[in-house]
Amino acid sequence: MAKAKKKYYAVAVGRQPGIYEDWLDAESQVKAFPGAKFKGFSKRSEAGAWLADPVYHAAPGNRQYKPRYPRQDMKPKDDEITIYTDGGSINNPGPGGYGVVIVDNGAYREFSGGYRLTTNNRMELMGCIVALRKLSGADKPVALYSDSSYVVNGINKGWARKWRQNGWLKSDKRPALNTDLWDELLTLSDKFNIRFNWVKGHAGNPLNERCDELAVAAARRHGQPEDVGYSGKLQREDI
Amino acid sequence: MAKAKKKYYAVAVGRQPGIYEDWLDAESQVKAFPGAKFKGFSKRSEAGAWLADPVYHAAPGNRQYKPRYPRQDMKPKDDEITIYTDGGSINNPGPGGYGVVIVDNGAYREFSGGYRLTTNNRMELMGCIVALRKLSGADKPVALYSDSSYVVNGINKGWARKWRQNGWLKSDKRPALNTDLWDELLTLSDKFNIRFNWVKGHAGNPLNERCDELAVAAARRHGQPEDVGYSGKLQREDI
RNA sequence: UGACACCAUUUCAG
DNA sequence: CTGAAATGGTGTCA
Repeated sequence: MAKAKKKYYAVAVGRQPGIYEDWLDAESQVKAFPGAKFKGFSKRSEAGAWLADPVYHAAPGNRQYKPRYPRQDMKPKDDEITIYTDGGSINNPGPGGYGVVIVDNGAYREFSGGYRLTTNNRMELMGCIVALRKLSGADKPVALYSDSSYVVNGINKGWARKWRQNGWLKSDKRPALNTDLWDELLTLSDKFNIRFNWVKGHAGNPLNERCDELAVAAARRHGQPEDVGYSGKLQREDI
Repeated sequence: MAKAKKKYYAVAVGRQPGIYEDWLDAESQVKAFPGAKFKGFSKRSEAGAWLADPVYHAAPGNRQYKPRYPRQDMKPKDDEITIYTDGGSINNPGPGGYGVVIVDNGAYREFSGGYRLTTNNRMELMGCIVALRKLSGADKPVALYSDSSYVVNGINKGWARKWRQNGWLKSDKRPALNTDLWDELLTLSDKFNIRFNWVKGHAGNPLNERCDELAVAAARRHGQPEDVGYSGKLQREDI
């Protein structure tokens, strides 16, 4: 629940294309309208951007990767390496996966992986780690985009570094979680000129959505390995 | 010889079991319905008595409602009472209905009902309650099948019992909903050796689909009563 | 108390 | 595929 309310509805194909602020209004434009194309947004600007250049979901199978960017600030810049990351877990904890897209000089690389029992937050962290592992000696600044405030704040607000300094204890003196992953992420981050950025999930950013696809596909895949870090946590609790 | 005019038609097995005062109505419930069972009466009380007596609906060896089961595990077992339940609401909240099939020793009984304003989840709960109300002192284990994870988890994961213990507060301290129905369902469940099972909806299980038919028909029926439990909830919110 | 994320099921309208 | 509502859960942090 607690989903951001959609207050703006862009009607691209319908009786009267445009932006509507009430679903009932929008619905009357598309209901029983063959081939209607419409989508809800939480911000008018997003609705307008989509309307100006609708992003259609990439057809599965043929993977000629040509994302369209609804907004200029979503487009990777050439003077930096752009990384998008996403993670998820079905039933949390449950089968989980991560997806990564790295854009360097217009070249797109994709990575993904999954585990048969893990958590959403571990997968969000894993995505970042895998991305940075793939970066061997970047000569350019790195911009990493994640929709996890857990990850982005953990780095940008210095939470993780503080926990490590205090023997992985949080300010409430209780142990921080996922320390195996935070430790590696901190170590990797130190090797790059990297900036972590938070992006809203499922808000029409094509690279974020591509990562989501990769993560979901990986999570659904059978025969995935065990997330030993997560299992380790359980064992400690069992003792 | 003036024949007593038949003014009441009891439909025991048909699309919408119940009592009808017009043959055209009754006919539409049984026409082209395999194994339909119906009978005309001159008094409503006679029709009701016939309808209430399950003996008439389960004569062994006759052309009774005998679904084909695509998979062996869908077939009711003889050593337990099998209950299928479904509920739904048109426009949620909106007009809603439930459908119930009880199988005991190869005898099929069906029940349904509806309300003019309710929710899908209330109807899923109502189906279970009505089913258990019809069970007077079961000597065998009872297996109840519902496609509502709200209902099945509410029982099997102990949610509902926890809510009741905490004065109908959920773990997030907010009030649980549909407490009138949960309370009765818990009380009824305690009287039986009952196991709740989740089945996927619209997945080819004939009894689940039969319940769906019953529920939809009941929801569509005009002149249904008010769901006072649901209205009560609205009033509380309005205060 | 707040935030972000992950998800499950059902129902309904196209 | 697009949209809506009704219900519930966990992972994590400040």
